[in-house]
Amino acid sequence: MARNKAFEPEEKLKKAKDLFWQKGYSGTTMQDLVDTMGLNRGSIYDTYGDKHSLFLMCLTSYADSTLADFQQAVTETKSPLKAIEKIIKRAVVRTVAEGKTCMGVKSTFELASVDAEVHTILKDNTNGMVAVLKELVKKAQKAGEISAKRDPGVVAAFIVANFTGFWQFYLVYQDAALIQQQADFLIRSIKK
Amino acid sequence: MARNKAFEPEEKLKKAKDLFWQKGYSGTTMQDLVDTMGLNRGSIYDTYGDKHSLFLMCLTSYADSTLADFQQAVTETKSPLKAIEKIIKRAVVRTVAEGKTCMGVKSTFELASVDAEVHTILKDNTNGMVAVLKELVKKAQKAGEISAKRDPGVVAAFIVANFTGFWQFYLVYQDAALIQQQADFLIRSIKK
DNA sequence: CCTATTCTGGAACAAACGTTCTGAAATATT
DNA sequence: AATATTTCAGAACGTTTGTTCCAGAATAGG
Repeated sequence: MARNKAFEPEEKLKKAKDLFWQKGYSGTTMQDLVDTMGLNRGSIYDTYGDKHSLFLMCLTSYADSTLADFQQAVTETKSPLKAIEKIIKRAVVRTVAEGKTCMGVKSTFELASVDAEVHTILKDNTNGMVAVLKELVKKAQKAGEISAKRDPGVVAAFIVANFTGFWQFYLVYQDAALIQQQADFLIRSIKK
Repeated sequence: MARNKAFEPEEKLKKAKDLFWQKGYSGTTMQDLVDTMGLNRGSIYDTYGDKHSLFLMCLTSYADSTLADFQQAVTETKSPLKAIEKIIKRAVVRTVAEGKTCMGVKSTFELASVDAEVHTILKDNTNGMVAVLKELVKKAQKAGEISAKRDPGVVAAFIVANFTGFWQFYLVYQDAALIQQQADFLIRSIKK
């Protein structure tokens, strides 16, 4: 009947995601997307809708992959405390290795208070990360690896909140060693 | 010789600051500023220069006042640990009471990686906040209020970094009690 | 009073923005 | 071969952006 799509929508979406990730939502123009995705204007609108819905797709994709990363750390590691430490370690690596600041955090500060759809995606994502860590904390407490005096939910939220601090400080100081010190301090804090 | 300025430049700057604070740099338009400052276009350009330099003035003003707030907490309180707790408490109040997210943090995520002047202001400001806390931690350690095993600089940075987590979580959950729990956990963490 | 300066509202500008449309080339299916 | 659909390059759209400019009203000092 008709010609097939000549491009991989998911592959192009990844390029769009990287661009939004780097430049933010309002910092990214439609022309940037046309250039970076290597796609025609019309093809973008036909395939993904307008700029805003394209961004939502990118943010959702990002959120899903980071959450999957969390969950993978759980299945990879037997000791719940080690799994927590692995998640923290990965946050450090992501902070200092990738040149870009966590897209979720950036989007939170740029859009969460003015864009309801973005807010929902970010809230769900944060819920997911906290839930994974909460389960790990509970298990670590049962295993005697973490003091049972702490509320698992508070500990979990505390860890996730600290990642945001990592990114802010790395943006300001660009000092990998500093982030590592913060992470060490964080791990020490949750054990007691 | 000539007519005097009919407005208070500082008072109008405060209005501009509040607007940038709420909507971010690129989210604020020149028309918004004209409307909110209650000033003529030309008067704004004559008095403050273009949008970017006006923003720098606002950000500097904000940074100075927050740092002064930190220093005031020091002079108000005798016990260094109590001063630290007061600073943390104020961060919680500012997070949940004011409807707006810390302008410094917002600007960090929006601009720090692409605007060298903004980056400098924010770095100086962060340096200042960390320095105040570092001195307090040192004194608290001498007074036996905080374990002497910790590096004062790391503890100070850890505290400031956690404030960013407060703001992120409040943006996502709008839950004052949650922020209070995080703050309590933070205070507990630095004592040991 | 006169003159210089600053205020005001609003027009004007070029550039950039997101979005839509056109028209031709390409390609799968019938 | 014919047809339907997609891709593409690019023109075109109406807004909105930051910025400049202008004419007139207002007010300080000489």
